[in-house]
Amino acid sequence: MEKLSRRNEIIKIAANLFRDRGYKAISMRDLAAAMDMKAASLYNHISGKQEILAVIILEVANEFTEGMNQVIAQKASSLKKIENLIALHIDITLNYPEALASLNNDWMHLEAQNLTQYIQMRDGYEKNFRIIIQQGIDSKEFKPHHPEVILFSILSTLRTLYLWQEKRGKLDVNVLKKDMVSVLIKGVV
Amino acid sequence: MEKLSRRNEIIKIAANLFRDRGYKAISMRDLAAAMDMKAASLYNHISGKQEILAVIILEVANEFTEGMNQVIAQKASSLKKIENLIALHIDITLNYPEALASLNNDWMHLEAQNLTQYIQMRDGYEKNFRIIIQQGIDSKEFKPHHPEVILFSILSTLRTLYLWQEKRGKLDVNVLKKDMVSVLIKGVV
DNA sequence: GTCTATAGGATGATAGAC
DNA sequence: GTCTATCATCCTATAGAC
Repeated sequence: MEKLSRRNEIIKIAANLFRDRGYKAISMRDLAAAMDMKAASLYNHISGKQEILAVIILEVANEFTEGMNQVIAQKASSLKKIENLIALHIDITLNYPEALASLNNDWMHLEAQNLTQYIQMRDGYEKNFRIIIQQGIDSKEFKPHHPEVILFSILSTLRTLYLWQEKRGKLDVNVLKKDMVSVLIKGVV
Repeated sequence: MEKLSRRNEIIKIAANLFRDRGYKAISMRDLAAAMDMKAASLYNHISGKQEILAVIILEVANEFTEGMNQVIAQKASSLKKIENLIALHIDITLNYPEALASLNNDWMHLEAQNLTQYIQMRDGYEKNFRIIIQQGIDSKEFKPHHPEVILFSILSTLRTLYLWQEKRGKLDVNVLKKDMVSVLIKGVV
C-alpha cells in the first residue's frame, strides 16, 4: 500500500520532468532530487528508468485504445463518432496532462516489447480513425477531401492538445469540446 | 569551401539523427560514426554539439519569421493571409524536412542566447498569427469562434506537417496546399 | 583534417550497512 | 526503505602526433 503509493508518486513526478525536458535529459539523480531522496533508493520502488517510461506511456495508450473500441462499436453517424473521439482526446488530456508529452515525444525510447506494444496500439488507433473518416466520405456526410488530409489535420490537433494546457483554466471543458468540434469539423469561415 | 561543405554535411546528418532519436539521445560518437569519422575530428568543423542544434533550429526559425513578415505586410484579406501562411509552412516543410523535428521537440535544449533568440522568434510568430485571425473575426470573414481555438487548431496541424513526410510523394504539392487550406479553413462537412 | 589518447565528469544500476 | 560507496560505462571536449 505505502509502497504502491510511493511508486505512483515517483511515476507522477517523473512524468512531469519528462514532459519539460524529455526522457533522455532526465537522470535518475534528477528524479531522486525532485523526490527528495537519493537515486539508489528509487530502485526499491521501480526496476529502472525504462519501467517508468513504459508505465507512463502504455497506461494512457490503453485509455485511447479502449476509448476507440467503444466509439467504433457505436451505432451512430460518422460525424457523431468523430465528435466522440474529440471528446475522448479532451478528456484524456485533462486526466493525464503530463503523460501525453512522453507519448508524443519519447515513445521511441521504449525498449523491446514495450515498444512493440505501443506501436501496435498506435497503428490500430490510426487505422480505426481512418475507417471512420472513410465511412463519412462514403456516406457523403463529409466532403470528398483526401481522407489522409482530414485524418492528419484532426489527429495532429488532438495529439498536441496537451501543449494547450495553460489555456484550460480560461475555457470551460464543455465549451472547449463544442468549439473544437465546430472548428475541426465545420471550419473557420 | 571544402571546410564549409564538410560542416554542412555534418549538420545535415545531425539533423537526421536528431529527428529520429532526439538531441539528447545522439552522442558525438553516434554522429561521427554516421559521418564515418572519429568524434574528435568533428571539432575541426564545429565548435560543439550545441552549435549544431542552434544552426539547425535558428535557420528554419528565421525562415518562418521572414515569411511571416512578408505576409503581415501584404494588403490582402485575412483569409488570403492564412492561405499564404499555410503555403509557407508547406514550403518550409518540404525544404527543411529534418530540421522541423528539432524545432518542435528539442528547442528547450538550446542554451543561453540561442534559447532567448528562439523563444523571441516563436512568440513573435504566434503573436502575428493571432492578429491575423482576430482581424478575420473582426471583419466577419471568420466565424466568431474563440480565436485561441482557431489559432491552436491551425498551428498544431501546420507544426506537425513534418511528421507527414511519408505521404509527400503520393500527393502533388499544389494539391496538398489546396486540400490543406480547404480542410483547415472550410471544414470537413 | 584526421587520428589516438585522455581528461573530467555524468550516467544507470548494484552491494551492503543501518 | 533509505543511505553511502562504488562499478562500469558513457559523455563532451581537448591535446598533440601525423
